[in-house]
Amino acid sequence: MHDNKSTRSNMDDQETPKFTVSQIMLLQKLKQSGLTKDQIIRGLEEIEKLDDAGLGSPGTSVVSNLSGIVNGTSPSSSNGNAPTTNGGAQMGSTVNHVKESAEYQRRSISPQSPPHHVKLNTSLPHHIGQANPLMFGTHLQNPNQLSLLPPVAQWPNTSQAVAVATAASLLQNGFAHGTVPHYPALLNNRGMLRATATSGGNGSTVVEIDGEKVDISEELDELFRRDQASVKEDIRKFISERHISQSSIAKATRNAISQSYISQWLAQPQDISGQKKKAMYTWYIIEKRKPPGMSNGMGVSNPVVYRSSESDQDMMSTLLMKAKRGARFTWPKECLSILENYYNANSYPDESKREEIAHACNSIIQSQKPGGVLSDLDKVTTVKVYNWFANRRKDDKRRRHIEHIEAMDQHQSHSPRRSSTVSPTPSCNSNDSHSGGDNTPGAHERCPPALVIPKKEDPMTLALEMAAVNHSILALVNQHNTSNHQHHHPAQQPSHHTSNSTNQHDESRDDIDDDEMDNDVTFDRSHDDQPSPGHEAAHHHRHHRYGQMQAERMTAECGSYAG
Amino acid sequence: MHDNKSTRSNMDDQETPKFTVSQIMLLQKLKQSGLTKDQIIRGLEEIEKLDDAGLGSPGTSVVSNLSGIVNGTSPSSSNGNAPTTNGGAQMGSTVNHVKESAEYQRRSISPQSPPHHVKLNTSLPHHIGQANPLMFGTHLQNPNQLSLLPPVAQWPNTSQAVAVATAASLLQNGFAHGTVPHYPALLNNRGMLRATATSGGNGSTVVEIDGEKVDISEELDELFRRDQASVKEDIRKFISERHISQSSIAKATRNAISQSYISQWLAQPQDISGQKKKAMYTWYIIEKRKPPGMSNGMGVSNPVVYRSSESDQDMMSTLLMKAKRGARFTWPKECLSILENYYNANSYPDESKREEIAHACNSIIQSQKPGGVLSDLDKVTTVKVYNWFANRRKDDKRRRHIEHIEAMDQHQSHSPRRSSTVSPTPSCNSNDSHSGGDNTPGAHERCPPALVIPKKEDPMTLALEMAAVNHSILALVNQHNTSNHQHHHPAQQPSHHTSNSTNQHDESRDDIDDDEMDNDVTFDRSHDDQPSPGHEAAHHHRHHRYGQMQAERMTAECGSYAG
DNA sequence: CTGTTAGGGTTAGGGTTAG
DNA sequence: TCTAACCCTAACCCTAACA
Repeated sequence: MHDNKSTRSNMDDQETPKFTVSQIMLLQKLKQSGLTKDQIIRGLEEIEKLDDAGLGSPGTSVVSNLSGIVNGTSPSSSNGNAPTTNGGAQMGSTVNHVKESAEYQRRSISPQSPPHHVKLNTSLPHHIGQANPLMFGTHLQNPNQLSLLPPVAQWPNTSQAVAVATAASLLQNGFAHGTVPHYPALLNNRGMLRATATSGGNGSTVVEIDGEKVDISEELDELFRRDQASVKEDIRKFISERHISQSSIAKATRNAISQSYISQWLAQPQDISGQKKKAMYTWYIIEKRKPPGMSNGMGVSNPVVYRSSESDQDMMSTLLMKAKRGARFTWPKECLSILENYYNANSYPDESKREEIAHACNSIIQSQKPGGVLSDLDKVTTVKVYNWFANRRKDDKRRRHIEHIEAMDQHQSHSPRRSSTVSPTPSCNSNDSHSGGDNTPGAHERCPPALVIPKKEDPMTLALEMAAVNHSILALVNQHNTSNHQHHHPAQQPSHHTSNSTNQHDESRDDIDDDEMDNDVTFDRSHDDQPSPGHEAAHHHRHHRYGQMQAERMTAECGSYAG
Repeated sequence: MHDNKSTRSNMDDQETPKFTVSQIMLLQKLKQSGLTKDQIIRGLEEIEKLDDAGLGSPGTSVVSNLSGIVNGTSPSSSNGNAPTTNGGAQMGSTVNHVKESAEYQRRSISPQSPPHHVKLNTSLPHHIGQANPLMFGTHLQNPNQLSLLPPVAQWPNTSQAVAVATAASLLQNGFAHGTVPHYPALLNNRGMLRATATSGGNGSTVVEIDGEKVDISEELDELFRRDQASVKEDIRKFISERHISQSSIAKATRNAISQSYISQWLAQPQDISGQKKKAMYTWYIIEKRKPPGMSNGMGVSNPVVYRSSESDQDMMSTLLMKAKRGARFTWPKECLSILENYYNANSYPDESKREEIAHACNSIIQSQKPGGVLSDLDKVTTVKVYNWFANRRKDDKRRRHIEHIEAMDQHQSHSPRRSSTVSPTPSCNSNDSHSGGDNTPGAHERCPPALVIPKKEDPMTLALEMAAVNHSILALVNQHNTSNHQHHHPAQQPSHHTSNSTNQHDESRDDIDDDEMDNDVTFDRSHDDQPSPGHEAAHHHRHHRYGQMQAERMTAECGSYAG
């Protein structure tokens, strides 16, 4: 029900409806999950049944009425979107979030957000996508664009908005080369929306080849529909036959995919994020059309857009990355000491060394564990060892950094007292930032930090805060000196290209499953605003270095009030 | 392989096949994307067609042949555990964690259970594995003993009870697991009875450490005699240095002092009642006697990472102190339902989704609260939403664990399906419901029912798992089980019930992953394993780099088909 | 030019602290 | 007691540098 209706009509006529890339991916996944068509169908029926019935959104009667209503509907409860609330509101007008939305927008866009990373230039209103957004159009920045959209829908708007926005961003970023101003770029997923013009949903992907604009959406979809591995193989062959270099591809796609990534992708069985994949496929399609002879031409010349919006990608990409969920391995203490020892000796063990380490750990574990069999989860592998070292190095660096900053901050240092008994922690080495490459100290030099950190005793607050500060923050700090913008890493060297290239995708991903697409963007970190409670207790600021989210909070706290 | 075959047959018969959560989500998403059943079907056909045709992908191809459908199917399924990869299998280990189970969906907001918990014996050996000793016996088996105890006691009682209970349990079973249950229970005041709360009270206080009875009265007096603030400071340091968690202390004292209280006491300058203080001091004295190495407070707590330390004191204490959080936010009920709904649909909302949720919540709150302005404390932010989801997932997992354990424990007692117990459950789609218990089988992964689960879990594994369980859980567990405490699960009964045994933790989750499969299931952790290092030496692994490693993982997963 | 990988980013599982 | 909010860190993503 719901919306498809309209869509449906178009589609039904056709033999094969047009699917958006996202939809295709979903289908593939379903199939891969082992379901048969019949099962899937049944499942759909079930869902419909449930949807119709109830939805359940409980309590909150407040808004919940979306039930019928709006087209939206849909997602209905079951789905996830919380239905509740919003849907109805919107249409029903019940609640007016105008104000909020405005606010919302502000937030999302990036108000004050600290500029840390350069990466995203775009800050678009991301997330728009969801189905029920309470927010709808509001975020669009360019009203005019909105006008282009079919009034009809709200939702649609949403997605449409995304598309537009995306395009805009592309332009803005410079990518677009004039191409396609408004074509929404890819995605649009949620087809739901109705499709609007495109019916099938995906926005069309148009590229410019030799001056002509060509819609390659179908081909793109086709590739997405196929077995990804085989597509990859085809591409691999294509590249090989035409002697196209990876770097030229990277260049052609305007670095939507880096050469190294291409190399990895081709070599490994793994899949890549939707965004990159799309860029790759787009490139492939275009290139394939060219006469073999000229091919290779890619060099820079093609202005194609490749870089798509991020919007849809994220969805897909997102899907991909999820592999992290699941039970987590934990290093046994015994192993940690082993690791520490090795680390002290050399923080960059090579594969053989890693195997040695892994073996050592397994032996110990085994010996302690009578039962024998190490489960897969517990078994120490070289990969785990590798990860440990990598994380350890980062941690060290972070720590060093923090100290450094603290030191800076409060000049007043007082005598060093640092090293504690226990940990061997190497921190020291290069005292300064930069780490770079040199550390490989063979013999590890552990230096006692002379510099040290006063910490704690003084007004703790400062120290504390810093302590927790995370890289990003650090970046901020640094940046603060200079202008702002660019430079995230402190020391890094400036690569010229970086700038624009940098961003790119920003990221994003994140999303998790599902859902709809949404977004992209960046995440900028502006999100949250955090409230800051302040209050009595005072400041509690936490410091986190961890995820961005948390980081955000911090900034917010620190930034504003904190006090 | 595996996979649905059998299941399928059943399913077909049934009206609705059983789906894994992921599958359900995929279906929902598809629907949400606006596709109709027919369209979906068509899409599937298309895909199949394409796959069949095109496939060819050589080596790397990832299974594309799903066409065959049925069996072949899912990659995921294949991986079910496939890890194997290394031919190794030898050990026979193979653990199959098949996880997943659609069932976990239900969750309850918080059943608040009535008074039934018997908290007493709750503690489970966390961390078992290591040599760590401190686990007390936990479940009392004999009711009679319980009967001896005064119901909730006051101090004296409490401790008394504790002592008895502990002792009893120790004697009685001492949790085997190889280790010895030695930790004496801490407070065992024999004479204590009268210790009364008074200050330094002490009758002779005798505790049992490693089987020996020791009178610590003097030490206790000494502590009471000293400046309380300094004692507190010492304890604080002690705890910090040894990385002992407050909760473990609470557990050790058998809740003579709750974790929360400890937290407060340590943080605030205020003093506490004699009873609690005594319990605390007693604990301290005993613990202090132990060699630093062992104890470690109790398992679980962190593995003491040596490294971090840096200045233990500084940092640690600092960190500890700083915590001070401000006033605490509480989720309004209305919001909880919204959250639940979203959660059911997707337990891993991305930033945009979180914003949406936050926004929805704020709207509701706002609407209910005429007053207007949400204070910052009350305002729902994405961070709060994020935290809620994170906590929620954990809670779910915990809950699932418990159930699992229970199921295991009492093999038969009743069929597993019951599970739920609580939860008002928001319904959701559960298709499940029916049947059974085992619904688990999501389609694919679940292998042939017949074969049951190989699983194997040795006690250790289990133990480890258990370890993860949090204290709260323990309480729950107890409540139910009275029966035996054994937890080994090794045995699974072959009966058709497989279900229960099967999954362990399922995990499952929704993610949808990408292609890789994973998903649901699977993921199992098996991935990693793999190395096959078999021979250490030789080989040419030159350097494997991360990528390669990853590749390995993949292969492992894909294993089968890959190649 | 390509394969590798160090390192910058993140996400999310398992615990802990504190209102 | 319950649980919001954190911390810690394993495992992954991606790209710039390298070799």
